[in-house]
Amino acid sequence: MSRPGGVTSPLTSLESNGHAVDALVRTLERRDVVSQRERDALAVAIGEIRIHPAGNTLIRAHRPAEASTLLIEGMLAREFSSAMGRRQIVALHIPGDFVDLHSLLLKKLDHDVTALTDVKVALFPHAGLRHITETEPHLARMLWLLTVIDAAVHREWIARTGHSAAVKVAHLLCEMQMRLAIVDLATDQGFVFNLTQGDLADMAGLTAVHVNRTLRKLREAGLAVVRDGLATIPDLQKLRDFAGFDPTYLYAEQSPR
Amino acid sequence: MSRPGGVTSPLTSLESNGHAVDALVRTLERRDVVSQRERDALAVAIGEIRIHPAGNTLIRAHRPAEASTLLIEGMLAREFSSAMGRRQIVALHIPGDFVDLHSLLLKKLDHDVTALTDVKVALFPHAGLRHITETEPHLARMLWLLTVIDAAVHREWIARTGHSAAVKVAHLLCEMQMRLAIVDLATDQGFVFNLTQGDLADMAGLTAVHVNRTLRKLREAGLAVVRDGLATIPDLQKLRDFAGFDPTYLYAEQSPR
DNA sequence: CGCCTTGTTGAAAACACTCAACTAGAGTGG
DNA sequence: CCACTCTAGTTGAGTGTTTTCAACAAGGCG
Repeated sequence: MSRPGGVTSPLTSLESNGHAVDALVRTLERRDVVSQRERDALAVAIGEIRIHPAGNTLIRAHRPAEASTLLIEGMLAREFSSAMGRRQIVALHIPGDFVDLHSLLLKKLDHDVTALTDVKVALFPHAGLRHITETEPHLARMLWLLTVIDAAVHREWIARTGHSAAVKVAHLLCEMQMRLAIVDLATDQGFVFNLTQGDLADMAGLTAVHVNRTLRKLREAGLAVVRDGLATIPDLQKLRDFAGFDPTYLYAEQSPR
Repeated sequence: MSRPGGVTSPLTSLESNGHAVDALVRTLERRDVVSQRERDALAVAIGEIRIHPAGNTLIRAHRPAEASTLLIEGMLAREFSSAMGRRQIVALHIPGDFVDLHSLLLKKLDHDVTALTDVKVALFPHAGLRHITETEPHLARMLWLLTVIDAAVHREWIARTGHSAAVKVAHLLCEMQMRLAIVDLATDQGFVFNLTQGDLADMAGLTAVHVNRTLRKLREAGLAVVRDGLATIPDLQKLRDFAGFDPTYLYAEQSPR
């Protein structure tokens, strides 16, 4: 199944930790003002940095969790591996996402977290995060906000359920483009896309075969081209119109920079 | 569309407010210890009590929100009314649920909140809730926890997507039974169920016609009987097995009482 | 080179939807 | 009291979408 566990970085200096929270800070700044003091508080709270290969399961459901995971590089998924049969991906995460911040409150997760590509993550021990919630009320509110935006994305995934396969896939591409753009990993023309059609299928609730056919349709309609680890979008507005995509739910209101 | 707005209760004594938070306290107590002081803090934070008839839209998307809504009686739904066509319900709420606690952080919602039955709600002005987050750290953490459990329920709804209509509906019934049982509104044998098959369809992402056929199948299989405002469950474990229902995600670990 | 994963395509089957008709009950107004 | 209307539920038949099963091509990697 999953390959042996990740590699722990030998360096954990404050400087390298500061770099590690860059994407997170970028994510936060699109929603609120982040002070230098808060930035430092986050950097200090990092326990260790880890690297995992694609396919690795970082966190297993029902096990006690003692740290929360910030994704620095790569993509990972939260998924239910239903006893018999197909996996269902319930969330996709990109750099800057606090993948399992909710484990701070829930103690253990109800789902697995697996790497869809090679990933680099920072672990935040719960003790340090709890200290932040007690001493940095504004930062604590921002962390709460992150879990609430997470839920907003969940709701959008539920709403996607009701639409046709083409709209589902198109909407997913729109969401990825928008979220990646927030952390400077996408332009209006596209983004690096290293997931398999099988991954896409497990996110959209379709079969890999049907995702393949659907991508062809989107390509032929000039809406999006997903090929060779790259998603190319000829006309973003056209794709958004087709998908009925409204980025409001990501609550990224502040202009970047 | 929706009938004119709700009725404001003339009485807003601390005593009646204390009664209003009963279901919420019951919900919290299944997850943590609630002190009398915290109970009072909640009761004091109530702005007003309102009653709305079924079909009423309590909160509209994209409007500034200045209070959060606690559901006391009845059921309401959070839904996306997609521009053209069918509505998609993304969350169902029962007494004791803090319906839009997340609006405290998001300022405005991305979805509507509508009454599926006649409902009674308590409004918590954001100013009071913010005061709680600053002065009652433990209670603040419990409120955060509520939004995080909300997200866990969202994830389960996403996971349901991948299954057949019969499993979807059965799973939804299991979830309702479990959540209602937490606030003493259900037994292992069933619960009061005043929603229409159309409501059920919009929750499960099916058509009303297909829900009808699916309910017949569940009835004929001896799994559940939904009729005349009542959901009857001959064998809860059998239904849960069929639906693949695992109540872990509701994080209701403390025994009641 | 063989093996594995990923992507691709075809044909048939399963599933859910649409359209349509009809029943039953609640509420309304004459 | 009865017609009328509305909503909710029920069922049938035909249609459309998605899945399943199957086969094969292309590329990476041992």
